[in-house]
Amino acid sequence: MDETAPQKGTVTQRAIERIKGMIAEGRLEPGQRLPTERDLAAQLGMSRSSMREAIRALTVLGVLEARHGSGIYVTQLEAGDLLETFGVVADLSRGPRLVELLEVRRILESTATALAAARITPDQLAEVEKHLTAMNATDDPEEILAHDLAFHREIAMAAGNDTMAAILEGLSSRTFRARVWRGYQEEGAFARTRREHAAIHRALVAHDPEAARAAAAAHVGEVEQWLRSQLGE
Amino acid sequence: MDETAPQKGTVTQRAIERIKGMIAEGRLEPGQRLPTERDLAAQLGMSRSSMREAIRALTVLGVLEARHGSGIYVTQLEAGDLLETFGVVADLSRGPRLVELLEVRRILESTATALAAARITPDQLAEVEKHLTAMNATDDPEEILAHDLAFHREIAMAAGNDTMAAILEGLSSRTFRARVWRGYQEEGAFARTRREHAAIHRALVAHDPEAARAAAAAHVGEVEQWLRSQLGE
DNA sequence: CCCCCGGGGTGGTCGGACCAATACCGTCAT
DNA sequence: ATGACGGTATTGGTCCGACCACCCCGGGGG
Repeated sequence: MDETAPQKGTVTQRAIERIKGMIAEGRLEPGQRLPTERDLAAQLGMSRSSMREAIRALTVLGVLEARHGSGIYVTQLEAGDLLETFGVVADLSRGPRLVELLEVRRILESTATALAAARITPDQLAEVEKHLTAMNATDDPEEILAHDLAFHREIAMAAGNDTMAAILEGLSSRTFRARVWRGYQEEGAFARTRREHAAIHRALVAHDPEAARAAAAAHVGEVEQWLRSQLGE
Repeated sequence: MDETAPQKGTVTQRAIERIKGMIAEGRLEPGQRLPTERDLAAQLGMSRSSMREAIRALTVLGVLEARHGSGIYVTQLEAGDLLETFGVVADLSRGPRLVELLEVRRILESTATALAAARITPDQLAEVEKHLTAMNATDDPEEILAHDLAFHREIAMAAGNDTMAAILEGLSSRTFRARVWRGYQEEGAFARTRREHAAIHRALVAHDPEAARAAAAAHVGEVEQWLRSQLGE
């Protein structure tokens, strides 16, 4: 008699798929407000508890955004919103998978840097230089790390591909970098890092994509090789 | 008096961070079973409802796995587990972001194919050929798409980087490909696709990384350019 | 010794209640 | 007429208790 119930999986899982489907079909636009939790639960014939779990899951995925006292909204569905969870991957990966992640980062970062060399504007270049000099002007590891991240972020932005920039952002999450670098920079890698950053900067100034690609690949590759050797022990 | 409560964010959000932290610190190993929902809620001083939302969120992220009647377990935390959510990004992206996703895929896929050309084993090559011939032997779009996906998946596997393979898997999610290809292959792109696949295969057989990279980049680039032109209208 | 089945434990769902933050709207002073 | 103020309805956040569905394990019967 009933026609709508394939009954696959849990009720909450179904709710997640339904909401995702509504967004994919365009029935829910980015930024749009959803019905209240109570109404949504009633519409899909489930309890508010189950619906809340579905909403929470989609919130963590960066698809929805819940504003206390106001309502539930679809995010702008931009690269940054959806790829924020990528940082979780980096944070929870260990051992050989860290090397794999760095390999992916090397591939993307080198290409992004090459693209940036071709497209970067004077304003963007100034921003990059700001973080480069700030990074070289201090000895506080915390501050260095912050400017290091910003340095690469600005470059990724200049490449003109927000999705790629968001992925790289996740691959360079704060805890991830801090974890890897803790041991790395104990081996006096500071000077080498500065040289590599300077090389990347030179290539950007010269608008030389191939030089930029090589410099970025070497930069990430250094860390990658060091980590690889650490695993061998 | 109280020392542990920074009170940041919602209770559920705190629970998510706590559990993530326990895994990151190694206090929870992959595959290990967690305390029951009721116990966890009691330990962190919150209601079972809030704890359930946290668990559900981590389940969707591929960090935890709930087995009805048995318990909650940490997943193996392998690339496939954690990057499954990447498919959501592909499914919900539209317009210019689709082009960006294809650009990322082109970069990764070309590199993966180049690596595969250098490393692929006879067994893996046979598997690739199986899907290649099967893809050319039918006219059913559904079947073609399935073998197309498997063709690229086998190649990504042969590249030896599970993380990269998992990302590419997400970027080629079924609904994503189906959506893009719907219009694309109406323009008689079947023959061209077959030629491109054949070129990739030849490069793999010859163990020629550079040829493989070029062939894969051209293959994805074709679709990318078509999609770019579609957006212009 | 093996098979079956029953009970206890566990996740899944439900309904209701209350709290906290927000938004809306009518009131009042300017 | 207009803007600041405050109260109230709305809405997400949390908690509680109950029951169901499923899995696992162990005891009893073959």
